[in-house]
Amino acid sequence: MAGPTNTQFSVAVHVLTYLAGMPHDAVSSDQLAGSTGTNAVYVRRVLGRLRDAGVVVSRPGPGGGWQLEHAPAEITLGDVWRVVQEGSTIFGLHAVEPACPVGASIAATLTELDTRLTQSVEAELDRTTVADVMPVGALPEARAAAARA
Amino acid sequence: MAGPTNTQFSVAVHVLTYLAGMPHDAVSSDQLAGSTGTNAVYVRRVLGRLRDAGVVVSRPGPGGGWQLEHAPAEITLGDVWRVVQEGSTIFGLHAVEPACPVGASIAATLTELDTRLTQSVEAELDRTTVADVMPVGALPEARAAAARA
DNA sequence: TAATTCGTAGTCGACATGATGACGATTAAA
DNA sequence: TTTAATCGTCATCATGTCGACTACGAATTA
Repeated sequence: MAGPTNTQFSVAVHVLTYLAGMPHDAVSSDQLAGSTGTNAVYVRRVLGRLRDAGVVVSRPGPGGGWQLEHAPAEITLGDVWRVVQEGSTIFGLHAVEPACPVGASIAATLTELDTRLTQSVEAELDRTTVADVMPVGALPEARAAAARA
Repeated sequence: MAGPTNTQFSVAVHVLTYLAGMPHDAVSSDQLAGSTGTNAVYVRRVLGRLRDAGVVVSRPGPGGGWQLEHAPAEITLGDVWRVVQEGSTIFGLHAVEPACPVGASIAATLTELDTRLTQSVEAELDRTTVADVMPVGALPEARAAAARA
């Protein structure tokens, strides 16, 4: 039983970490796609939502690209999760007939349970920031900048 | 962004709750499929794993079917989750090149994070049992039997 | 004006999920 | 012993999602 095939969260964290390592330059979608082993359109789709959420900014034209809007230590993985996985649930719910008492009871319980699980997951993710994911030792200047902010 | 389409956990909980309501009779896959709005083969696949885990028993032949192996109050949803979602992860991981320091750091962090999230989710699920999902007021005899065991 | 980059729509293949049909093995009951 | 019900499992199919890819327009800078 394979896990989820949705890699948007994983790619988002990768890209944000990359941007955290280049605090002074805008990075193009093509460059980020190369770094993550995906493609530019996909990167733009993921980053587009993060831009709408105020996590990154984008600039078109030559020398344009993407940059973090905030310091890496101020972006939690919970923030990223909420943006990227918006509206998704931890487990799926099969269709139930409203007439079935068992089905109705289960639907209510599982829905409430999923809410609790989501909160639990987000709380755990909020304990880690983008700065925590940056490679130790590499890019000392970037780490210093992250710490300063 | 749709959630997971995997309904096995949801169907498993539904079926177990149904069985908890019929403590004296074996229930056929066909009947359970009708109750869950799925089909018999699918029910057998899900219940087959739960039987291997010692949660339910099956008997072939006329009058055969499925029954709970333990009292509903002794089966936590965490037990069901561990059986049904075995090997799955909370979030997907995109492929990373081992040569990339950012990628390696991220892979390690996310893998460890996923372990923590899984534990967190299972702990939350362990707080609810099949008996807790049974409809209140309905099937008083079954609830009494669940309480006795 | 030319070049670069984002924004977005559309299409495509790969893959997972469930539904369905088929058929043999097992078991209870007539 | 025969019959019917049921599980066990395989194969196949339809559907939906995900992500790659192409294409083209808009925005911006040099």
